[in-house]
Amino acid sequence: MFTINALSRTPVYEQIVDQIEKLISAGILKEGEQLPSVRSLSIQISVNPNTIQKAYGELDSRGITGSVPGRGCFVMPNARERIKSRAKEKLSALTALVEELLQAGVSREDIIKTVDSITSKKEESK
Amino acid sequence: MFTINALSRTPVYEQIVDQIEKLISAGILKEGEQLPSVRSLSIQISVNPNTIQKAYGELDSRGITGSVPGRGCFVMPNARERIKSRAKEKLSALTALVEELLQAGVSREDIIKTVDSITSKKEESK
DNA sequence: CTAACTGTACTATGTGTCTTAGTACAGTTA
DNA sequence: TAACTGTACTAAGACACATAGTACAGTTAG
Repeated sequence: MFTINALSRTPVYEQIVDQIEKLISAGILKEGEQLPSVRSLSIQISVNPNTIQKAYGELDSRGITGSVPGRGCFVMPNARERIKSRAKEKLSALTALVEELLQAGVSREDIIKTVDSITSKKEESK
Repeated sequence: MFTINALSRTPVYEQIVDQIEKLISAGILKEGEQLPSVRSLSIQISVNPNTIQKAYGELDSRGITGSVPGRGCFVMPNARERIKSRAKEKLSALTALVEELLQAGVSREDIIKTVDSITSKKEESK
């Protein structure tokens, strides 16, 4: 269920945060549902419990999940909406990347062609 | 001429590499031209000479520049083409980012609109 | 030739982040 | 009561990044 790349430059706890957000966005983890416990998940993916705790803490602070001592960590009711609005802010990253490609001499055609091919691909699976 | 963000997660030497590549792509640093010396640039942007050396070494290994002991570091004749082909490989990063946004629930319209607005803006300054 | 420059190669040190390890405490629940 | 839950610590190690200082060899202008 989780894939951790220990060699990546992005920290493990951040990889966990990203993947949980994706699971929620995809509807695999439903709102209100309980996440694996800190300890069980740490064993499952061979990572220290502290690292999981850090990931859950980050999700909590984003309002994606809510942790209750003694009970567990649960997906918040409006989690998907929060993730979506966070992602919308990431459109600036898209802007930066496209500008970088343009400045490096990549043609508009190549860029637009790439974006179109993905967005249309996703259209089919609708 | 150089702007270093010491707080960024991307290493200083990498920021230098990026900015030099941009200067070359933009035609400000021309092919065959000599870059500032390791020591002078280190003073100019208040960074350790070793950090500059690491940046120049990276550029050398990419074939963007060529360093000659005793003479200096020079922009290679085919530098712009090398940068462009490297950037083309980065189209996969664009793919990944767009897919991430889609999965997070951002609409195709928002994505395409963002890309179009940038590419058309650059069209004007042609 | 000399002096001042060039890149390069080291060692040593400090720092910050990430991760692991271990322990402990309080709340929840079957 | 026992086994679970999240949480909060301290301590230690690993690693990349950056700084500091020194040294060497090649180049070049005077």
